[in-house]
Amino acid sequence: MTVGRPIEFDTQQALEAATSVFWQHGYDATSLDDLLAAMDISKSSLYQAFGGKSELFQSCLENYRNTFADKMRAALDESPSGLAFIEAILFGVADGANAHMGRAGCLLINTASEFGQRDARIASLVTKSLERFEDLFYAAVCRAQAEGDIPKNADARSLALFLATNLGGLKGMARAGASPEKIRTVVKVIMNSLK
Amino acid sequence: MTVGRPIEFDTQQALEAATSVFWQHGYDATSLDDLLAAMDISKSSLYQAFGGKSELFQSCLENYRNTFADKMRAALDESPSGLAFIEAILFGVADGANAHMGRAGCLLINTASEFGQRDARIASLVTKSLERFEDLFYAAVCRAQAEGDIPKNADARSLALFLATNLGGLKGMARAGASPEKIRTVVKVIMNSLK
DNA sequence: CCACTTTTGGACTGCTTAGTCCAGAACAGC
DNA sequence: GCTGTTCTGGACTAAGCAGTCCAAAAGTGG
Repeated sequence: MTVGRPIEFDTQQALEAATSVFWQHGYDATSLDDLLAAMDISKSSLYQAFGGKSELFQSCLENYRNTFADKMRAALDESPSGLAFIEAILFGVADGANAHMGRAGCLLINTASEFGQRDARIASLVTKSLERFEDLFYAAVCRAQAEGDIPKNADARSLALFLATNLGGLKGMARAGASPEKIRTVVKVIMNSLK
Repeated sequence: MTVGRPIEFDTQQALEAATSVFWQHGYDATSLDDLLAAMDISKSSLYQAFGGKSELFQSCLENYRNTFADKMRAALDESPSGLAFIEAILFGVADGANAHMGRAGCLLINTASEFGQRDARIASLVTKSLERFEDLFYAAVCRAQAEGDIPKNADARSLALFLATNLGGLKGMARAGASPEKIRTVVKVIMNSLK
């Protein structure tokens, strides 16, 4: 049983608010004040609960990865076919390209771009997280092959890597300001190349 | 005839040094001191010759775009075939993925990722520059179609956009730490999808 | 060798930043 | 309602930042 004054904020909620800010502005361009305003907590609480700016950022990355990976895994399970799942993910980038968050690109890829190899821990976290997405694509490709939508002689690993690359490329384009229509055009080419 | 003390540094050379620093660290993470050290000039000279940090950055972007676009245009002209050119560009990412600069990704895409829509002028500069690369791919695709390496019923514009997206995706992967081998795997899939 | 123009180095300013610290507020258990 | 523990707000610190400014240096033209 805990004794003392109880916490006045929801940790998970604060984490998501922080994630959103980092997502939109990147790490360096986000000041502590920005974070505090979005999270609606005081400086002391932030340091008490999350450690500091960089620790908070790492937590955000992990939270983002877990949330996203879970969502996608669930989407794959519920999808009528492997190919439909892939298509939905890719078209999803186009649909989001005008909305608020769609423009933000992929937090993991943005981070890779911003940090490069500046911080080893961040770099390996990003690499491993991206691999998780690749694995998801791999599962989807295998399923599509079993369902007869993708030729069985194609190498599933290569295709998964290819799809992951394209997801990154599409998100980058969206962030650079490409229209949903432009993105949809590319998605069609990608889907066509899978047959 | 100019009168007064002559400039002691080469403007173009200084610009390239600055570009290199921005390229590796991004805009925010690059301090004026970093720039001064790399350019080997004094603060006054920088402000006198380039205006300031953000103006210098814009000049670097333009310089990068022009240099790169020229190089690629020349490479296309000298290439034995349109398809060979495309392949060379894409494999070039893999070859550079271990070298110093290869890891830096594409300055334009990095910038798009870092700035988003924070600065309208930068954003439009990036968008227009990326279009130039797309046009180059378009020319290459058309040539490849004329040479019989790419089916003529394919839409050249769509393919060019697709290739530009993939170039961005590959550079992003390289920056995220992917091995040259991994990148080469993806390039093979891309090239295969053009047939 | 003098007058004039332009560059250069470095001190300086004002601002923003991440992070620390402490006095007081808020609650649980007894 | 008292005690002990934990949270909270805001003042504070020290460092780093972009950008300014001026005196001295380094040339050119006559």
